[in-house]
Amino acid sequence: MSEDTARARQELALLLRRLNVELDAVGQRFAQLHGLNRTDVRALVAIMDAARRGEALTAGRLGEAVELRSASVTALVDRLEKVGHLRRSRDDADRRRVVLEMSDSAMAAGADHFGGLAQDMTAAMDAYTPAELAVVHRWLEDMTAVITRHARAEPPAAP
Amino acid sequence: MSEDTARARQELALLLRRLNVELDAVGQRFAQLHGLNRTDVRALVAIMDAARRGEALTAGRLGEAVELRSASVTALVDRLEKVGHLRRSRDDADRRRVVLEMSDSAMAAGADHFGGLAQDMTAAMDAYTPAELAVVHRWLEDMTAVITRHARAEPPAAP
DNA sequence: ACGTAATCTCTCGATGATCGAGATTATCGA
DNA sequence: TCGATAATCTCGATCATCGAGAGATTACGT
Repeated sequence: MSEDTARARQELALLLRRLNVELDAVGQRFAQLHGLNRTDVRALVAIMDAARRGEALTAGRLGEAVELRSASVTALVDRLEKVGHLRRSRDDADRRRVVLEMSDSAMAAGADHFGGLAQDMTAAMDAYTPAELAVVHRWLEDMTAVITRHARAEPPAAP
Repeated sequence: MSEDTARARQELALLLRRLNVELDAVGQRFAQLHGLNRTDVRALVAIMDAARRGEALTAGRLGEAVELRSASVTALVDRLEKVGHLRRSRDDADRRRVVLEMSDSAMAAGADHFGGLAQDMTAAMDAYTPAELAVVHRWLEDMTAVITRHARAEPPAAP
C-alpha cells in the first residue's frame, strides 16, 4: 500500500472520531437545554431506539443498555419520571417487570432536536448520487463491524 | 425525492448513530480495563489529540475540551496524575499555567487499544478503491459540518 | 515603575450520581 | 404449596462534579 493510501485511510479514521466527538456534543447540548445529565440522555436515546424497533424497554434492559447497576437505574428512572419524560408501568404479561414509556413531551423534544439534525443531514446528502450513498452505506457497515468487535472483546488480533 | 431515496438517507443517519454508540463502547472498554471513568478517558483522548497536533494542553483548555469546571479539572488531573497517566508541569512562558503531558505508559496503552482499532479499520478499507474512499471522505466532512453546527448552537435552520 | 485588572489554577464545602448488599415482590416448576 | 429464580427497589457509603472564592502570575494603563 502506498504512503498516500495509508494516509488517506488513517485520515478517514480520524474524521470518524472527530464526527463522534461532535455527535456527543449534540447530545450534550440537548442535555443542557433540558436540564439533564449525560446518562439521562443516553437512557432516553436507548428508550427511543427501542421504541423505534417496537419494543418497550424494561428497567433491567435499560440498565444493560447504559451500563448501570439496578440501584442506579432506579435513581435514573426516578429522575426522568419526576420531570415527566418517562412513565413506569408494570408489564401485564410478567408482573415482575417494569416497562418504561417515554412521554409525548419528551418524544417531541427528542424529535425536535435530533430530528432536526437528521433532516439537515438528509438535506446535505442531496449532493450525492445513490451510488455514492451506497458506497458510504457499505463503508459504515464495515467500520461498525470492526468497531463492534473491538467494543465487545479485546480483538483476537495477535495470533 | 423518492421514498426509497429518503429511506436510504435516513438509514445512513441511523447507521452513523449506531457506529457512534459502538465507538463509545470501545472507549468504555478501555476505561474498564484501566480502572478509569468515562470522563478520564475523554480527557486522555483530548490530551492525545492535542499531542498529535503538537500542542501541550493546559488544565484550562482540557476543561473546555471535556466541558468541566476548573474545580473538576483539578480533581480529574489529580486522579490521572495519581495513577501515573499524566504529569503536571508549570509552563515556563506563563507560570500561571499548568501544562499536562501524558506519561509514556499511558501513551503506550492508548496506542495499543485505539491503535489496534485504527489498524483493523485501515485493513478493512482494502475493499475500497481510492475513488470510493474519497467519496466517503467527502461525506464524512459534510456530515461533520452539519453536526458541528447543531452542536454549537440551535441551528438557524428555520428562516 | 507602579497599581489595578485580568487570567489561571487550586481549595473547600455541598450536592448528587453511582454502587454493593440486601430486602421485596412476582413468577415458575416440582 | 413451597422453594428457586428473576426483576426491581431501599439503604448507606463513595466519589465525581460544581459554585464560590483564594492565591499566584501576567498584562495593561498611566
